[in-house]
Amino acid sequence: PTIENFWPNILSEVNSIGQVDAKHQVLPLARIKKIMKLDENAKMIAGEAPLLFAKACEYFIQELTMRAWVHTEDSRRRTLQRSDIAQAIANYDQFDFLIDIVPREEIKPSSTTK
Amino acid sequence: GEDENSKGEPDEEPLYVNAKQYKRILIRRKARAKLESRIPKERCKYLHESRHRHAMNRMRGEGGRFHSAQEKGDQAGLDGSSMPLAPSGGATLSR
Amino acid sequence: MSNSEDSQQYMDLIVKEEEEMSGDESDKQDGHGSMLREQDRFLPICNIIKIMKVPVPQNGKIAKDARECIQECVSEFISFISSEAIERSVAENRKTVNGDDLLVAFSNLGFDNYVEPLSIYLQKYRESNKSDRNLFMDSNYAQNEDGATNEAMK
DNA sequence: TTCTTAGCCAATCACCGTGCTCATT
DNA sequence: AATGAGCACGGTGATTGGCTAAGAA
Repeated sequence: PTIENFWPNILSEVNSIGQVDAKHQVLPLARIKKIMKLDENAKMIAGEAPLLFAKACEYFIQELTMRAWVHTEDSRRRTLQRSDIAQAIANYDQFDFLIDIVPREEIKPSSTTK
Repeated sequence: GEDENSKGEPDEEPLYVNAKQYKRILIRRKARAKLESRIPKERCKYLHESRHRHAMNRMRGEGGRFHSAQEKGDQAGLDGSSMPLAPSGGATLSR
Repeated sequence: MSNSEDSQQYMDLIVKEEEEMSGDESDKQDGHGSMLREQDRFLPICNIIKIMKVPVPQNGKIAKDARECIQECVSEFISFISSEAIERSVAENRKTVNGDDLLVAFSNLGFDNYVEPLSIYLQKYRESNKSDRNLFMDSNYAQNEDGATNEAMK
């Protein structure tokens, strides 16, 4: 389970799915829709949109957590903490949109920002 | 390399972000600012008062864990019917 | 004669207004607009933890700060992509944001890794729904494999 | 070393999903 | 015809704290 194998594994995973079970999702679709509706420009939302987000959020949580755990191990800890997530966000430009949610100042350990 | 500004104040260095996300980040900043007044400043201890009370009133084992329903009233002392739980002696915790 | 018994009615109504407040003290309403609760802004923390445990080794721990951090990041993730997708749907004069708007948004915002798996997932979801509908509607006509409808019907 | 803290249990009840009506395209 | 918002309802899993080992410091 490494980062370079993450998306290839996701791909083979979706390919092995037979029928999509919209019923029992890991994340509640109604809550995802509610978060989407917080946008003032949101008017109508197709039923497939929360379902797509449910899957996308799973991928997102797994990748962010995986990239954060790398820094947990680098610090020789067994507990993933917030500073690890801040590091992971700072080191991957796809996570730049979180710059206001987890600011750069939260990176504790000694490491020069690059 | 590092570029030190001529002023002795490191106020804000240029922060470079993903070019594909830059515009949307600014739009989201404005959207979040509009909702800021409706968002509580800090997280509360628990979400629901009823669930908090439920957890407080629940039967707990020796290690603080929740335990299966034994009896709700904590007043024991009815007739001595044996309960098949809690065999005396032995270790208290196990993984 | 004026009476003074009405006030009791109001008392009952006020007492009946039993509202559960999660916080302990003083936040009820601020300014204009109702206060947003955590249940409205975030996904359930329990579900977040379940997904976080997948890439973390079995004996690994997750701090409370980290859980809530991911919880906030996921909400921003949804809002961030949604914002782009909604703008695309408005630009094409549609009132409804659909799955294709999301896929375009993922692509435009640099989440290229998501596009292919989500496209496959969306496709499988759509054909699952169609097959369900066909079975329930009427099992008189045979169904085509590729999902194309029979055009020879008159 | 000292001391903070995350995992561990499972019962209630808030909320999610469903099925309906009505509106829009 | 197809599809989503908005409601009410019923079923159910997310929520929840005390103790203590695990581990951050």
